Amino acid sequence: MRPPAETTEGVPARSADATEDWADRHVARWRDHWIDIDFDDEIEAITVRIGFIAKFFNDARATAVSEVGLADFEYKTLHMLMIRDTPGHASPTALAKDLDISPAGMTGRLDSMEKSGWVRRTTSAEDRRKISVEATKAGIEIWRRAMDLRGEAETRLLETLSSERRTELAALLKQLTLRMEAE
Amino acid sequence: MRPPAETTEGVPARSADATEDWADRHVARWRDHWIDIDFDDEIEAITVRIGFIAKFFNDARATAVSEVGLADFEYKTLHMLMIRDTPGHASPTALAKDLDISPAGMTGRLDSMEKSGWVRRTTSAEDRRKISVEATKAGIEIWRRAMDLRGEAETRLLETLSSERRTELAALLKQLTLRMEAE
DNA sequence: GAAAGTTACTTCGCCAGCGAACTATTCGCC
DNA sequence: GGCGAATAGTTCGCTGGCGAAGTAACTTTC
Repeated sequence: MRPPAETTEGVPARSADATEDWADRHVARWRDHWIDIDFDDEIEAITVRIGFIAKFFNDARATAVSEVGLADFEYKTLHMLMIRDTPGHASPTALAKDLDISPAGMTGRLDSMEKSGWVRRTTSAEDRRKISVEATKAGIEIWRRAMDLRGEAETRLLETLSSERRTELAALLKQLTLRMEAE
Repeated sequence: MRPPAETTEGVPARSADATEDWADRHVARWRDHWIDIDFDDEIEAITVRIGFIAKFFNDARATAVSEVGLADFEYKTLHMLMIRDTPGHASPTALAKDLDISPAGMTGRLDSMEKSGWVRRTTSAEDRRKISVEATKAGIEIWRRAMDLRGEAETRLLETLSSERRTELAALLKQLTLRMEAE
């Protein structure tokens, strides 16, 4: 859409592939306007690209999820319920924390999902304030079907990279996640 | 400059750093349960990590945005308005498409943002159905302040990588975004 | 040149999620 | 053993966004 930006000095190393992606064009467009802002071309490009790829995965998940007939919030709840270290059951509060939603929101989700039969609430006997949320058989099954579809899209994209480059990518990303976890 | 990811048989490639991140633990926990689902350890780990990093960036943006006193949807709207190829103005329909929201939602955002003074609606003279959305001076200014803060967090995380590894990462991600754009 | 179609935005009714206030239960402590 | 504090979940009023229907302006077609 745009002519390649004049790459004079101060421009970081270019990828072997000369074709520009959206991030390249974005950076080229704004390079001159961000003198006052602490701004690094490559960092901005990486950020934009990660955002795009994450959006791709999100969209793929949303499609997969609606294909099996689940609302997005239902999938997310089931997913979090399943992948936690006590798979299949949790307290509403803990689940809300994991899902980054408010307790009020959690109550709403559970009401709706209990009605649909994906999840079950059971009150604890020894502490009657406590409630345990459990995935039902139907809930687990539909979650797995969505997972399966979701995985296909991810695989299709990531298979663009050779196995070696995929390993490289995994390691680079891990360096970042480890750093995040350290904080 | 490649991470020495020695692949011993059966076991997927390990990063040079033996420390496990959340993605590693997640994959380890589920490896045996996904025999029936087409499932690759490394692909799942990459997906999870990208999701985490994107969430980190999102949270950082949300913090930056609220720090300057903007609602998230206001920032997103201003941002999209500014970074498009006609910076600072667009039609509501085009903007809605870029932002992935409905026309109805766009009307709502514009109503609210116009009231706050970040944005202005002007009706076209030659086609009176058309409206042009423009960022006001105040809107542009506050957006730039948020951008500045946002950039700091991104830089802080990505500076964990050496400049060389950052370039590697940018190139790997670009291979994926190019693939996405091709579709 | 008027009916039919298209385009551009708004209005309406609905839903998910939020923060704050509320209820119910258990814990801590003198 | 009784009372204040803490914990667990729910209710309430409100907001952003959605889909569908509505309005208004322009375009096409005969």
